[in-house]
Amino acid sequence: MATRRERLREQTSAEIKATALAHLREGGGAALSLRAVAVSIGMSPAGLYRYYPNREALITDLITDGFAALAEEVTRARDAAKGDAFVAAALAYRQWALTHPHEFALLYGTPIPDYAAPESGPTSHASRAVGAAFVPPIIEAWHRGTLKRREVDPTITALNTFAAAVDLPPDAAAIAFTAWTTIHGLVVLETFGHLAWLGENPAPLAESRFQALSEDLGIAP
Amino acid sequence: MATRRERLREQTSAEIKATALAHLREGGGAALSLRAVAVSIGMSPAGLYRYYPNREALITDLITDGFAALAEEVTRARDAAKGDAFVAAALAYRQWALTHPHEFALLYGTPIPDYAAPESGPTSHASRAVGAAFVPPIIEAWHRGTLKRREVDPTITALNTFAAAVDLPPDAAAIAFTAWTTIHGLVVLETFGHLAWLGENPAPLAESRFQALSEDLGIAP
DNA sequence: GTCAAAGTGTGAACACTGATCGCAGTGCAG
DNA sequence: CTGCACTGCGATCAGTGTTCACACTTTGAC
Repeated sequence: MATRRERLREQTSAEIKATALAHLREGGGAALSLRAVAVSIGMSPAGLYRYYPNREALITDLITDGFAALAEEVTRARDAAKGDAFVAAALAYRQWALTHPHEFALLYGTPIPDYAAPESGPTSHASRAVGAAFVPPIIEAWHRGTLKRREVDPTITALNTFAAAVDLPPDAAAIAFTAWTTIHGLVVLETFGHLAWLGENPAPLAESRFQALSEDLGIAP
Repeated sequence: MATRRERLREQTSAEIKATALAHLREGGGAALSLRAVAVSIGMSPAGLYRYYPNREALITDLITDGFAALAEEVTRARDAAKGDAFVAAALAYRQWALTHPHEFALLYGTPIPDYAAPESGPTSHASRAVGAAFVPPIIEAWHRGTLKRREVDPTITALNTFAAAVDLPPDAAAIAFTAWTTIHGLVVLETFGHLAWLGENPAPLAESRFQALSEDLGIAP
């Protein structure tokens, strides 16, 4: 069973992460200061290093949690959808990004140079869960036979790897890949402000594009 | 005519920017230090402030140049294409991102919080030039009548704004918008390392997706 | 119960960063 | 030639991540 010390450590660890998340939401990743977090929880800056070896480790932890939260949100919306589950998932993805811009930036913004999350580590796993959340409606469409498949080159190893991961034949996986990159492209441009010049109300444009995407690819039921 | 002082100032200014760009290419935006730039050109750190009011101004300058360079590269490839100019442009976009990852991250990565480039300023202008570089092949396809247009809601103001900017009717503009976001989505995911798990050779996948996109949207000649 | 070991927190310090300010020189225009 | 704007510099400030020696507390074995 957990000793008293282990419980306290767990608790302090959680408090650090929660406080860091609060600071992140307020000022963004670049403004996330270990010292500020330390004083927020009434600790000396050096004390944090008993829990995280460095700033990067703390941020990596936040990233992992962020991927998990995003994946959960998308999955929830997809499963609760009354109409097109794929469109519902895409809208949830967009919504989460817009309501959590700083977290989204941590997940999909400028990467840390020379840093690669360890393959099959929790961060990589959580990251793939996001993409995977979009796949089930595509599998359904595949079974339904509505998917607008087109012949693909069987020698494209990257596509075959992707196909194996999402459990689809390559030609259907290609559609899933396009769907995912298209959604992400629109959302990342909007979230990072590159569509601001289109005016105050970009939501209908995003919605209509998701809808058209679903229909064009033959995902829509 | 330019006085001696003006010439010197221009020259120093250019040297600062060039050195900053070199540092950016090496270590990324986060590692771009004013002091390091200063010592590289044999100047005191404080001296830089005679040329740029702060670090952000210098970075903004680099961003503007980056957008211009990217737009030029895409335009060049598009105009030199023998086959599908749209695919050629998309490939050039991807190639520039992969060969200039830190500059690309500055352009399309995590934005500076609360910072918005002044509308109709040089940065915004250069940014739109990138998207605009993809439009001509779509206009051609529109004239050719191959574009796979689908009815769009005429009340979507954001789409109408976009349509006016690219000089296309809304239903054709919608295709241009989707094309642009799809390309960007794939490239940003790949450049920022989110497709690393697909293996060493993602190029054929990207190429095949661009090709399929061009054909599916009816852009390909 | 004793006691050494392991774990936890602290204050001081280091090497950085961006930024400011007053003080020197220097080129330029009147 | 003189006054002024411009240019550059050293010193300095506040803030950052990180390290380290030191105290204190909890733990587990004897």
